[in-house]
Amino acid sequence: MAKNEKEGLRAQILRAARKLLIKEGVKDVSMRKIASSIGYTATSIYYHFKNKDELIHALIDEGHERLYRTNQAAIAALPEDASPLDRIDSNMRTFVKFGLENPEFYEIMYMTQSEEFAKYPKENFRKTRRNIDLGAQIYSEAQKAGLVRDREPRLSTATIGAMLHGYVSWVLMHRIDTRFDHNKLLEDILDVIKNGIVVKQ
Amino acid sequence: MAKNEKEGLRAQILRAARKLLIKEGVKDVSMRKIASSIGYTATSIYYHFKNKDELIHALIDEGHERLYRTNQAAIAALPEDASPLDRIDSNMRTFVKFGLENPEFYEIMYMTQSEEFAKYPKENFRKTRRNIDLGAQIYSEAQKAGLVRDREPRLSTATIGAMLHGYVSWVLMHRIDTRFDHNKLLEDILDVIKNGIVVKQ
Amino acid sequence: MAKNEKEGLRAQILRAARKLLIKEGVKDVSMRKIASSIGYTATSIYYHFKNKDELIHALIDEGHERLYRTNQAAIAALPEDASPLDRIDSNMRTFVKFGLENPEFYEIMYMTQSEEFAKYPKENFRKTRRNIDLGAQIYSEAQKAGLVRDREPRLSTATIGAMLHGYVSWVLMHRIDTRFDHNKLLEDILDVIKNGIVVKQ
Amino acid sequence: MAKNEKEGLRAQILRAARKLLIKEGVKDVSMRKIASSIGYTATSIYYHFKNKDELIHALIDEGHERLYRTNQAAIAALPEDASPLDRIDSNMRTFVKFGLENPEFYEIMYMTQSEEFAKYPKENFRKTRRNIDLGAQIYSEAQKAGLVRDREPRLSTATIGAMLHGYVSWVLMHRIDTRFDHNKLLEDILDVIKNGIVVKQ
DNA sequence: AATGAATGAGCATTCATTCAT
DNA sequence: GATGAATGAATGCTCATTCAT
Repeated sequence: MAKNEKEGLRAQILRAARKLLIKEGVKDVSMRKIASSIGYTATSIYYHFKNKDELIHALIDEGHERLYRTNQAAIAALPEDASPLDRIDSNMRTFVKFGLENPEFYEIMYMTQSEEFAKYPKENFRKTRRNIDLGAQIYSEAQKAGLVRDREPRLSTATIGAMLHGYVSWVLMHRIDTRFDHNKLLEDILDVIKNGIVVKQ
Repeated sequence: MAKNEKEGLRAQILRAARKLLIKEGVKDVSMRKIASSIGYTATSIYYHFKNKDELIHALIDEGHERLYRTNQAAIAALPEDASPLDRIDSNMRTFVKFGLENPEFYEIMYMTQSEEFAKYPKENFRKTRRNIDLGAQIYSEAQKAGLVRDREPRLSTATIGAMLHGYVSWVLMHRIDTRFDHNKLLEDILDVIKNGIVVKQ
Repeated sequence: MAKNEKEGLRAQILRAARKLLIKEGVKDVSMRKIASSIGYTATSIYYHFKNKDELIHALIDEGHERLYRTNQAAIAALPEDASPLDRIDSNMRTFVKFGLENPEFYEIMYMTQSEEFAKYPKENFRKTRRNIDLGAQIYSEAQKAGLVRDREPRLSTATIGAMLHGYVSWVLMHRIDTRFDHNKLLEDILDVIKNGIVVKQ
Repeated sequence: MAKNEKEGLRAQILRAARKLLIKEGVKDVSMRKIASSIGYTATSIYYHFKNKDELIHALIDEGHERLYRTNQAAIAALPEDASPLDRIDSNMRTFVKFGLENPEFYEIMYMTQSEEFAKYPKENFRKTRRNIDLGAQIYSEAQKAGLVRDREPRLSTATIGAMLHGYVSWVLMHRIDTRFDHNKLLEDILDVIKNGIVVKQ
């Protein structure tokens, strides 16, 4: 790939890293590969990022940022009269869609050992939490409307998140039994979740 | 560790690999480390396994075998009068427990990119399926008893499996927000699943 | 460290280099480290020094200058009636003290391979020689007073310098056997030297 | 250089490392340079030595071993009626000669920061001490014969060693003023030392 | 007077694997 | 059945230096 004159090198590096992240795991993305894929030396990366960790973290941050915006946009796009349950549905589907369409982000955001992240200040996790908070807020509203069972909103969001993550990660890892249609499975999962949280009459 | 005279080297290698798998990820387990931890040369592993992939696959197979036996034992241990729902509950908890207690197996069974797996004949996945089949059978019985909603048993098992996997993998990766108690979250998940699958009265 | 507005950058660089030289060896002091420790870019050093060699040489020069002044001051501080032997003693102790208290200067002045120095004109060694000359002058006076044996003053100074250097360099490199007290060893050395140069009665 | 078929690779590596040590400092000798100078890959070295430190240490050990043997041989070569003072003289000259003729050994034995060595068990320093002990023993005999002043033999050996080291290291670093003849300086040093330790009549 | 951007060479180390024995 | 010896490729990272601005 030739050098892109218009784009700053920092942005190019991030883009290249993302692209490589799809094909190879975090472990297999190397500074050299990233650099050479955009026609630069590995050393140049170190001018823009302190080290590999920082580069990956910049990507994680970007991922959470994008997911947040995507979530917001999806909810804003709902019709005025959408019920809180619709919003929950939208939020769930957005999360799944985001994961499947941005595997490179999803992997580093949710499928990577966080031990290495421990070194980073908690402040870095703010963006991560914003997404949980958004989910909790939506759940909270559905709760107030008497539509879903009375549970701690944040915990409930974590529960739903974990469940969806199981699906997304297995799809991304091609670990779903070939006999199952991915979409059918997803609908089944969403169905179970919704049935599991709504107030039974 | 000294050489174990009684145990075949093949078995020793698998044991050592497993032990290392707990501490380090799949990527970080090397032939050298495995071999030297049991007092042998890396080369000697190649006498027993074609390459690293084959070694890992032998472990995956063993993992599925163990999970299957554990599942069976758990169900057998249930009281005579246990309801089909109890069996479903037992099956779910056994899966989670197995994952948390055998992270080394769980990681390679369910948390590893399957690109390399592609090379292996589908026949290798037989053991994987046996566990799904067991779940499907149990679900099927609950269905016949009119206790759970009418859904394709195998798909339903996949759904439940994916949901539980989301929890297990996040716990293993320390990705659960520190504000949540792991057990509380698990109970919430099991609760949602059960509520989601049972027949509404 | 914030930029010091009052001090010229050249001086700041030298100060920073010195400071780093204490902790790390010559080899481990890098342009980047020097520059970043005073809040500048590595590149900016090149405006003030042709290259790393020149920077180190400027420091060496400064070191010799300082040692010379310290020597002069020490002798000037001696009482009027001090004997030539007292001056020799003062000169020796000053040299040792200077080395132990200014390891960063001492290392580059006396403990560094001079291959790189070869490129520099002999003229650069003038300051080095001034210190030898001072020693020779003092020895000469003691000789005229019939206190020390008749030897070429400059050679004698070199002899004494080499001997003291052995001690200083070993102390700085932590190469003195832990069973020996540094001061006891120094006094023993000074004692042998003095006994070795004085005229026997 | 072609591969030497007769010699074990381990020995070849040590020889090559030594050779490079002369031209470049410890810091500048790299595994790559060593390996490629004998026609092997850097990796091969790691088969024979755990890491660079261990390689350097093997060399240090060898150096001390050689110095010890050289010292013994030199003393054994003295005539039957040699006086203890002759033995001291032999010991001193042997040390200096060894240093000048084996700069690669001398550098790592006596001219290198010992911080990195700290990690190594004290047992590794046995060979270092053997040489000090030999010197102390010789001094002790001279003392019993009433030829040298009454001082702690080991401390005295350290004193003499430090003094000679000053000379050797400066010669090796080309730090001796070009106006001095190296041999003349050495004789002057030996003269001062001998005059400084003998019993004055 | 100083920076931003980039490079090429280098380093110690680790890895999976091979081959002859 | 297992080892000794060796390799080629790769990794994250640091360094002195250059050049245009």
